[in-house]
Amino acid sequence: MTEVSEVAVADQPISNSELRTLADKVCEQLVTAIVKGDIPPGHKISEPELARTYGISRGPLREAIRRLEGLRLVVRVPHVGARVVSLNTDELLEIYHVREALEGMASRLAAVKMSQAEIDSVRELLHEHEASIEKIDGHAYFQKEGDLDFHFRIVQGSHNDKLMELLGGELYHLVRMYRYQFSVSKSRPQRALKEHHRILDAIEEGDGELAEILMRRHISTARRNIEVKLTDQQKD
Amino acid sequence: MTEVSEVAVADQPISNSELRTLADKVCEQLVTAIVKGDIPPGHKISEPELARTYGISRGPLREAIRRLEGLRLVVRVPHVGARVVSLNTDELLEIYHVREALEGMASRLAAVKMSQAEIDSVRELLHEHEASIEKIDGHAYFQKEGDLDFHFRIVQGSHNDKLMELLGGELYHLVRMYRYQFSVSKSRPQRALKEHHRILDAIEEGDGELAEILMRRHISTARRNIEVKLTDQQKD
DNA sequence: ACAATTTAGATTGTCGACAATCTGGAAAAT
DNA sequence: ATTTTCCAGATTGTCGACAATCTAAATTGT
Repeated sequence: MTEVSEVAVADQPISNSELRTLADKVCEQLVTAIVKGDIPPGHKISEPELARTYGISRGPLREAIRRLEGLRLVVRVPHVGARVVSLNTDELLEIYHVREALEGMASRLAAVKMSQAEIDSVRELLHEHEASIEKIDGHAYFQKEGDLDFHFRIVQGSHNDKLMELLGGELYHLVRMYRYQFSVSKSRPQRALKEHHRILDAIEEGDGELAEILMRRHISTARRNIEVKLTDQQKD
Repeated sequence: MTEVSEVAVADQPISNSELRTLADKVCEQLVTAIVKGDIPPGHKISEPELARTYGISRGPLREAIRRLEGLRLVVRVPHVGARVVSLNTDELLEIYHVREALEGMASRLAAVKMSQAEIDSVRELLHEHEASIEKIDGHAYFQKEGDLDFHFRIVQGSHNDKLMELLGGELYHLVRMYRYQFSVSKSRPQRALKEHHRILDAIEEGDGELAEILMRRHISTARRNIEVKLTDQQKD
């Protein structure tokens, strides 16, 4: 008789978050460890060592490493092993070219596909960003991840799964990694925020062509900022 | 005595093509099997069965399957297994949007980065295409793969590794797969060839903006062709 | 006859051990 | 002293077996 109540609760799978495979959990931990720099770039990924660290066998660990390779966070050489990618600046600039193309297209599609509710939600996100920028005035530490939040919302708004896979899967991780490693926060947060609003305006008006142009210009500007910072560093 | 000749040859790693890991070789075989339809879409990928088929253990096979997942050729569900992706048309159209953005950018970059030697080589490729089109007059069966050859040459010309990874790694395989499954050859090969020449012209003149516009229009046209063919099929 | 439950079979996930290969340092030769 | 060769140690690739989980047929109850 008591079983009735059990059944009532049990129809959602018991503790879904823990019901993943070992490789899944370890992979997730490794991603954050690599992105945040706990495992530094160029560092050797030793299978026996990590297996001991996480208390699992080499089987699932190898699968996790293979998944990291898919995310372009490690590079593997047969019979030699895997190393954390060392992000050279050329590759970062390449990624910004790809982002310009992909997110430009995402903005164009979002102008057609995004619902008013989605648009309102993103607008709210921007207001939160505005508040936090005023509070800490320019430093905008939080924006490190917040900026990518906006960009990914637009990508989601395109309702194009392939765009989401590509940008969310193997591009944003590398950008996040770079930002943590070099501890760069957005250079001109007020300006960037205004550009975010303009892009969203164009999307709300259904002007896909303008939305694409603005997004491309926005990312292109960010890329050139990085380029000049790098050339300045070379002078030192 | 006969052994001497063996040593003489052996200083370059013995049959380099066979000196890869088992997972590599099996993965490659599976890719072509899936792309060409020998393993049909939606088909279950059974680990024990394939392990027997290829005469290897489940270890390397699992790695190969994981790599196929990275190429988006199979979808894996934990504790259930992997299935070959069933390409629905919506996803194909999504891919064409991504190609339009990515290859447009590639063309823009190629206009700056491509050497004259590279350009000449691609021009030669186009002349080969022209000859084969005249020979079989319209059917252009061979173009199935030849068209993608041209496109990938341009992507290589961008000298942007990320673009090459993305397009060569997980986008073109799916396009090839679709073309084999539905046995579609290019709808208007003469027209397409002329557009290819125009794109290469713009690149040769260093006009990146025009090259991007032409490439985007070229791919966008192909996408709309697919769309109308699909709506025609729905009428049946 | 139909629905829910149970159970048997197969499949995937995980583990530990062995073989093939690479890396770095020691020893030997020039 | 420098370069080459070789070897020891460690690491990756591969294998077979066991445990956890899913699938589907058989069974039971209404």
